[in-house]
Amino acid sequence: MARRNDHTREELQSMAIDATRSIIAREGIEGVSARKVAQDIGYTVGTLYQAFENIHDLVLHANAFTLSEMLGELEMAYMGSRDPLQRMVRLADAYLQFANSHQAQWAAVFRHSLPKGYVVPDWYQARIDALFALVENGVRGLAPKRNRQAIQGAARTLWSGVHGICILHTGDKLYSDHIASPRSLLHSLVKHYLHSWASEGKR
Amino acid sequence: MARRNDHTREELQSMAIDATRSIIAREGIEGVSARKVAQDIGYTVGTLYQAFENIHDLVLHANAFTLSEMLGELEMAYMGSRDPLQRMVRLADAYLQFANSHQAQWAAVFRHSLPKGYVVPDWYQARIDALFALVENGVRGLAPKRNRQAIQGAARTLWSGVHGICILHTGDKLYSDHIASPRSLLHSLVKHYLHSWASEGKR
DNA sequence: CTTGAATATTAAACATTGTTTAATTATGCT
DNA sequence: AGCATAATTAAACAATGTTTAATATTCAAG
Repeated sequence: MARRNDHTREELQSMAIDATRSIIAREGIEGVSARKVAQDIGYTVGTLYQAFENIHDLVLHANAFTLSEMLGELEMAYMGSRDPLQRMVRLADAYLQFANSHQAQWAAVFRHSLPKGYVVPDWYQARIDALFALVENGVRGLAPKRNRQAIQGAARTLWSGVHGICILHTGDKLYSDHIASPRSLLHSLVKHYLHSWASEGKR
Repeated sequence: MARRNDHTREELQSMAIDATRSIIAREGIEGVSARKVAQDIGYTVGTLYQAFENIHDLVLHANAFTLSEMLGELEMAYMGSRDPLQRMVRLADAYLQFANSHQAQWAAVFRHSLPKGYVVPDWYQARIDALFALVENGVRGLAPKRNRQAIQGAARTLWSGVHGICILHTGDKLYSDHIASPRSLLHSLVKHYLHSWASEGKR
């Protein structure tokens, strides 16, 4: 085998993912192109296509990295409090915080659309599952007695809402900064939803 | 002026928008291309670029059409009930219903991203405003006494949540059909959030 | 009714995309 | 040392958005 710069296939992948992440941070996901990434790591497109199936594969790897980063911060936030409700508020805050401080990366994760027929790989889906599991655990802490189905439902409902607020905010489609900060919207959602949902279980 | 087929500039625009909508419905927004649209209406790209600034302008027009359609159905749903809470539930249902029955069009509206620096035109923003106004009115019906700021906040919070559920659902990222239907998630969100929010105002 | 100016329309070009191909170059093994 | 293997590249392909110069058509003036 002929390696020009003593770069393992794994090293190459890692370099490419790093370069992709840089481009995303700098120019957004629209700025990513195979040639640009290749040039940034000192190779040619052909080499890139030896390390990745296609451009979606590459972007998916970059996005998985972002998801892992985010998951880390969410876990920190989760651990930071023992009070169940406070924990959820912190979790939501951390989500918004991450979306805010990594706007381009975060947008890349949720705006990148796969061509139809392209199945999300397991190693990627696993990250999303871990995220939802965290939320589920948090919700369970609020109502330990309720069955799994109810908890999963509430977790998905709540987190879809949190996600929606962050999406509309980072996309500037919420444009309500003069009315209320996105953070206060988040708090409103989490507190009111969980308050009513948890009390329903106790009647 | 030389017209080949007696088509006004306005007619041309209308034809192009129709063609774009068809392509979106058939192949999704990724399937839209200037040449394809031009061919569908029997003209060349050059002519298309005489009628529209660029491809984003064209897509924006197609999406505005979708928004108007949706607004129409939401207004129908809104009128369909006098009970304030029931009205909000119907509104949310109609939103999900529309997203479901016009998946490609709906996705096109919310997945289409403008190049940075591109300002959303007024006639487009007006549609989104009208949508939010409808929700705001609905929320106001639930707590007429509360000030404008509180109502706007609740409306944005709630609708961001509704939107989040619809996004994750149509993007198949919710994958909880076996746990709970997206409709039940919606109901859970609307009822619990509004229940707690409205009661807060009465204490 | 003809001629000229204005403009709608097209064909062709450009740069940039993702992806594939054949050719080249470097490596490790026999 | 030389051969097989595999990494790397250069070049090509088709398709994208957009612009250009050329062509064709219409309208208005003479």
